[in-house]
Amino acid sequence: MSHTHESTITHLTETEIEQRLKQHGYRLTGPRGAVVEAVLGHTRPFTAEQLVAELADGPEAIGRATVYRTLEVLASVDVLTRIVSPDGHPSYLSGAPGHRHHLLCELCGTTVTFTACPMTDLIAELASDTHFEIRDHTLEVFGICPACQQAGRV
Amino acid sequence: MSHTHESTITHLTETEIEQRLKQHGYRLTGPRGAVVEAVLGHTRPFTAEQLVAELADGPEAIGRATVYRTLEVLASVDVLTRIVSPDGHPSYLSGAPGHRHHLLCELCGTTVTFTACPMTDLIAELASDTHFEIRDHTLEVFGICPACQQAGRV
DNA sequence: AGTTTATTGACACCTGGTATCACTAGTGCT
DNA sequence: AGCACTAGTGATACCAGGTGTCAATAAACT
Ligand SMILES: [Mn+2]
Ligand SMILES: [Mn+2]
Ligand SMILES: [Zn+2]
Ligand SMILES: [Zn+2]
Repeated sequence: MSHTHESTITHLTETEIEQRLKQHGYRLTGPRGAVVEAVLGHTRPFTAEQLVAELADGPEAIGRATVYRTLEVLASVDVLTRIVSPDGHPSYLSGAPGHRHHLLCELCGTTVTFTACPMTDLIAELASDTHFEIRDHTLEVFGICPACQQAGRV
Repeated sequence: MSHTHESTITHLTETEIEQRLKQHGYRLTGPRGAVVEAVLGHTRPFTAEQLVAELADGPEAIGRATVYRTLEVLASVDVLTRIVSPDGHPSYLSGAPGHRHHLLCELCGTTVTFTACPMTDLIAELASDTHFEIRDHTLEVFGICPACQQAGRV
């Protein structure tokens, strides 16, 4: 496998995440813990509404607003990445802090994360050509994973 | 300016667009024409709701559903590009058919379109490494244009 | 002109998300 | 342990953006 990508994700434990929240001045509450636990239960991208549904069933009955707020907090503390797909629907991916890009299977959600940003050269070139001050970029790749190809799900 | 990008956009006239619609089996209706005219009035990205508002005022009073439907049709016929920004809000850009990427000013919406896709190499590499069948990708770049920098709007 | 069929738009509906605000519960201090 | 302070919670109402329905309309074809 080349240097431009990797699928290993930093697997944070619940307590590590809660440490990190505390370090950023956030309190350690019951509902927050429940959301973190639910988030860790996902290895594939999930939507906010999915999490809302899961947690509405659970024993603690976490409210809608809390789920959305907590996702925002977790993203701001870099234990969660928010990916907006081309159709405009955002989903979340746990355990991926920092600047990353992804290759996602359109059928099963399997995700390959790549850490090396292939955009650095292009960005430098664009900046010097257009005199824009470049601040941000989006780059996500979509396709069908080997397993889904095999299964004839293609 | 290098070969990787360009700001020239194919400027289609109203009649050319309507020809194109007809070629794809769409009828040439009054409301459709009004939407096309309104779209051509924009050189910068605009939202669907903006267009709905503009056309609600106009003499023809085009309905909400029609505007959305027509945007979809125009995008499918490649006279319009739909861009989803990182916050998930879609906007439309006229006169940009085909596979393109954009550099957008976050303040004034000035857009530089680049036609050469910088992703082709990366995609080939990703495909051979991961055995994904790669189908699609998003790539948009955001920043501040020279004019906005000058104006101290930064 | 008449027939066919795509298109229209009013309307109701929906999903995903936010603002409000009285209440609850962590946290730090003593 | 008790208290004060403030962050966090969640019910509720609300909102934006967008979609489905369906009877009425108007292109297109003959
Ligand atoms: Mn990057
Ligand atoms: Mn491309
Ligand atoms: Zn798959
Ligand atoms: Zn600008």
